[in-house]
This record gives sequence, structure tokens and C-alpha cells, in this order.
Amino acid sequence: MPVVHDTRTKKLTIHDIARMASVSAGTVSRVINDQPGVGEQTRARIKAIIEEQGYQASFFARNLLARRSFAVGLVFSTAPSELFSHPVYPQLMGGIGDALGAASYTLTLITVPADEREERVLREVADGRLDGVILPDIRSGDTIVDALRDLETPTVLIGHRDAHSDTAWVDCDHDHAIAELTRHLIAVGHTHIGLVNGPEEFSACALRAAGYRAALTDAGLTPRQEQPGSFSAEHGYRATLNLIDLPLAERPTAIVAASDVIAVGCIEAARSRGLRVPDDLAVTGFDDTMLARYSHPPLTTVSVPLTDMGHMAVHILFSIMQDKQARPRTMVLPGEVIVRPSSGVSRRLLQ
Amino acid sequence: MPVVHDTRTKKLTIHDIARMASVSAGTVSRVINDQPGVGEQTRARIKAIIEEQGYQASFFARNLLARRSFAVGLVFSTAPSELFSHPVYPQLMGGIGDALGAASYTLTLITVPADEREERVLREVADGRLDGVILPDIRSGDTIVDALRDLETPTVLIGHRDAHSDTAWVDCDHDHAIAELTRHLIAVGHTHIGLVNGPEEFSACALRAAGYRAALTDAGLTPRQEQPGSFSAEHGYRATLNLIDLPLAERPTAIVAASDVIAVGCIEAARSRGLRVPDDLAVTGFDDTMLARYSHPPLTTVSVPLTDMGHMAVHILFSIMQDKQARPRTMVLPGEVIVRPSSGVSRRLLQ
DNA sequence: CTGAAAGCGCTTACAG
DNA sequence: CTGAAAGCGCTTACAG
Repeated sequence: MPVVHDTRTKKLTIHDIARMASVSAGTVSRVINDQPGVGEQTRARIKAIIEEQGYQASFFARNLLARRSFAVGLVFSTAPSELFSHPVYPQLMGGIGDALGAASYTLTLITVPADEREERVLREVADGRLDGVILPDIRSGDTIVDALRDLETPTVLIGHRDAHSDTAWVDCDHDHAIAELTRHLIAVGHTHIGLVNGPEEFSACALRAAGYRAALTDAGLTPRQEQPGSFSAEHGYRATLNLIDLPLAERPTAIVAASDVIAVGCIEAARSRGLRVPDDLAVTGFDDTMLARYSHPPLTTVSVPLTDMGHMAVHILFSIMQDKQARPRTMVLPGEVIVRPSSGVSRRLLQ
Repeated sequence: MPVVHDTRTKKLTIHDIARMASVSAGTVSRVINDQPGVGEQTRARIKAIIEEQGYQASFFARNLLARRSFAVGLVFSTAPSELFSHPVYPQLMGGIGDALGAASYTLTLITVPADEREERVLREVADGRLDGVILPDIRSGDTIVDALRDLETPTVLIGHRDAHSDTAWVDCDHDHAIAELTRHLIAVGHTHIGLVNGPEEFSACALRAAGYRAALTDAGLTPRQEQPGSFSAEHGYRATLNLIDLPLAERPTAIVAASDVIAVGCIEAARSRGLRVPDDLAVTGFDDTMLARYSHPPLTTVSVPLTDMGHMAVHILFSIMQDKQARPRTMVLPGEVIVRPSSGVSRRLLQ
């Protein structure tokens, strides 16, 4: 009858296992780590005891020697309520968590007010808790990126392209995707197309504006960008009213919104003025969230490959952790234009 | 001119600081931990050096002694795509992260396929990486809860009430909230009210069904529950068609859906049969997600206090970590009924 | 193939 | 008030 260790009293150490197997701790260590230099017989006997006792080597003791945490921090600022009206994070976390878990790495989620973020992250890096950092919530001017670079902490941004430095990032091709969206509206017959953008401190929004302008200019049309604002339906509502209230000759017949939430506000504004969507005003979104699928009418939008972006962010982070100079350190994944009723059918057909 | 240690070459240890201050490591340790027994002069000098050098004591070395990780695992199964169509998790994580961060605890996010979840979590508990576990994704029959109890791992469930054991949980009062919602529909003049429920393995769904039945029975009306299904618009769509196609005398004039997503499917089904919402069919949702706010018509629904639930889960977890027998270990927070157009105005007024 | 010993970076009685 | 030493639970040269 096997002597089952009472797990309630004390935790087993490597010395307990060594004693049970009548070997030294070093030998047990070699077995745990699948290292050579242990006889077949001995190895089997030790393995059996480990299994039987449910022994697990202490994570911290191992890390103390390895001088690594095998943990990556995923950092979000909690303050802006925009975080929660931005329903893409669960899927992103899934992608990051999968890739990290597959490599036996731990995902440390850090949600912290924006004004405490830098201090908190730098401290956790300094005390050895974090081997690397993934930042999906960065806008231009955030000093945390520079601080992490100075410490030579492996870092990857998601959804923001850092132009000034060599910091790694993974992003979606916002510009190309929204250009394609805009060309779709042009092809369908629109000549007056407005843009309701999000905050331009996000490089994603700057890119969306650029893609929108490029598509119009290429077609010989005039961009008509509204003031950028927050990722909110309220912003979409107000900006759209401004556009609708323009003189008839300038009034857009289609609006490209920088997010699904903004687009929903645009639709509300149109409705409040008695305009039908898409017949009187076409509207498109971005993100392909549930809102896009279930709003009325359903939104033409751009689907962002969040799971893949999470995977790639981890992939690049690992390569940098292995070699600080590793290349490539940036990656652009394609968004997919999803056509739904909100952009209407061909206006030429309607005439 | 201060001797600035080159952080690039090697990490500072407590001995480096001790040497710089010409004291022993023990004295530095006492300063770091704000313990008494160090002279004012010495303490100030050591503090200055620590500050100047940017020294941070190794997290792992400290934890090895403390035999605690100061980390809590938040576990999600990634397999069911329902996770991502359930847009309440970001807010829940915010609440949990806040509370954990305030206590200088780390949040370890574990996203793992359902069939590997138990093994993974138990291993991370066994190797000392996790001091406690929060499970927001549990349904009845999940064996992980029993396994964690056997190991005496501090555990708190969110959104699921474990009836068989003493496991701690935090939940919303699904039954009361949905009873109130149902009474609202009754007050407005409905007598035939159907329920389109989610998966009944979630105690939340069982509770919602119970609340719905209680409200109807109390009013002398007959419950008419559809088969439960997934938290999807497709389920809402199909189930609603079944109800609409009933003989006129049995056909409901209002539907209580177990989630906003389901409710959106219900509305689509009504529309596909040429019924107007809410005039011909009233529909209510649950969760108060963005869908509820922006669907057409906007949904009457129940707002769930996710941030507070996250806070309370951490609070209870901490109390259990301090004392395994701590009470109370369950907590019910109130949901709030939010009335929007989808439930219509008084039918009596219409007649 | 196996063991004894030193060491990872801290903390904590125990002396003085 | 301060230091020297032992120890947390592992791993890793170094002997044999």
C-alpha cells in the first residue's frame, strides 16, 4: 500500500521525493527536467513516485534560478469607458492566451487607471514578474513605450504603430481596408462621402482617415472629414447631424464611420432627420462587432483578425525575447470588408 | 556624483545595495519592508540609495519565502464561441483587476480549451503559481469545482451558484430581476408571455426561468416556456418562430429572452413574419449590453452590476484565503430593470 | 550514473 | 540598532 502524503499538512518538496526514492535531490531534479544522466531503473522509479504523490516542483524556486518569470503582461487602461464600449478585447485576449498557453507562458492581465499605468508596469518589470509586455491600448504620446524601450523590456504594441522608434507592433491594415470600403461606396454610386473618425491619437484612426482620403482622391472626389471624436454613438450622432445640415450640394449621401458604435450613432441621427438608411444615407462601420450584425439595418463594416493578431503579437514578442534585435518586428494583417445592407445596393440601379 | 549602476549588465540584488550602504542585507530587507529596528539615519541613507539605483526586490525570491504567489487565476474556457458573444467579460475583468490591483495582487488570465481546463488550473495551483481562483464560466456538472475544493484552494464562482457544496459564489439576482421584468409586461397588459431561455446548465438560466414562472403564476397566468438553447440570436429566432406559429389563442404577445443577443434574434423573427416590435410582439433582453442600447427598437433589459460583482468576488476570495471557513461566502447583487421601447407602452392605453 | 555542495535573492530568528 | 547565519525549494557544475 503506497504511502500517500497528506497534502493538507505540508507541501511536498524535491527532498521529500528524493527521500522516498532513496536518491539525492539532484537526481530527482534531472528526472523532472528530462535531463540525461539517470539510469533507466532509477528514472522510472522516481517518475512513479512523483506521479503517485502528485508532486509539482515549485514554480518560484525554479524561476528564481532561471531568472525568468515565464509571464507576459497584457495591459489595459481602465479609466476610459471606451475600453468597455470597445468589444474586441475578449477575442484578442483569447488569441494571446492561446499562444502564451501553448508555450507554457502565463498571461498577467493588468488593468490600471491611465495615470498609474506606467509606474505599475515598470515596477512589475523591474521586480522580475514580467518577461515581456503587450500593449493593445496605446496612443501617440504615451510615454510608457519609451520607458519600456529604455529598460530593454521586450514589448509589442497591438493596433498602434509606433513611428518614432524601433518598438514592435502588430496591426490591421486599417488604411487599405477602409479604402476598399470607400471604393465600394463609390462603385455603388456615391460621390459625396463623409468620414466620422475616432480619436486621432490612435494611429488606427489616422490610418483610417488616410485610407478614406486616398480612395476619394484617386477617384477624383473630395474628402469631407468631420472633426474626429470619441468612439461613441454620441459622437457619431452629432457629427452626422452636422453633415446632414450642410447645404444640399455638399451634403454627403454616405458616411464612413471609424467604428460600429459610431456608425450606430450615425444611423440614429439620420433617422432623427427622417432619412432612411441606406436609401437616403449609406453608413458603414468598423470592427464587425455584434452591433454590426444586429443593428438595423445591419452594418457594412470591416472584420479585424483579432485572434491572429493576438497570435502574431506573442510570436513577435517571443522572437524579441530570444534576440533583442530580432526581425521582423512589425506585422500588418488584412481586415476584411463585410458588405451588409447599411451601405445599400447600387444607386445606379435605383435611378 | 552618484554612482549609477549600469542596469544593462546585471540586475541589482539586495547585497549590492547593502554594500553601497555599508550595511548588511538584513538591514536593507528591514528597510524595504518598513520594519522597525533600523536607525533613522541608516534608514534614510538606505532609502536614498534604493531610490537612486531604482532597486526593486525580486518578486520570486520574496514569494519563495512567503510561500505565496500573490496571484489569482481568472479562468475562461475558450472553446465555446459563446464566450465572445457574451460581451460582459471586459467589464467583469475590470472590476476584478481593480480590486486585485488595489491589494497588490496579480491577475493571471487563463484562457484554455474546456477539455484542458481542469488539468491546467490544478497544475498551476499545485506548483504554487496561484493563491486562489475565480471562475466566471462554470455550469453544473463541471468537475473542476470539486477538484479545487478537495485541494482546499480558495475559489469563487461568478454567475453560477453551486448548490451541492460549500463553494463560494457571487451572483446577480436573476430570478428577482426577471420576475420584475415579467411583472412589468403584465402591468402593461400582456397575458400571454413566452420565455426563450439560454442553456439551463447555467444556474443563471435556471434562475431566470424560475423568476419568469413565479411572476406569471402569482398573477394567475400560464407560463409558456420554449425549449432552452444557446445564447445566440439564431436560437432566439427559431424559438420565436415556434411561438408565433402557435394557434392565435396561445400565441404570446410578449417574449422574455434570457439575453440581449437572444432578444435580437426574437425581434428578427417577428420582423420576418411581418410583426411589429413592440406593437405586435413585445421583447425583453438581459445584460444591458451595447446591443440593448442600439438595437432597433432599443431593448428593455436587465443591467447586471458586473464591476461590483468583480469587486465582491475578490473580497470574498481574500476573506477565504485568510480563513478557510470565512463567512459569508455567497453574495447576491441586484440587477436593475432598464425599460426601453422594445417592451412597448401600456397596451391598455392602446385599446 | 549519482551525490554533496554551492548558489539563486531574499527573510528571519538569534546574538550581540 | 545591526550583523552573521540559516533557510525557502530548487538547479548545476564538480567530483567520483
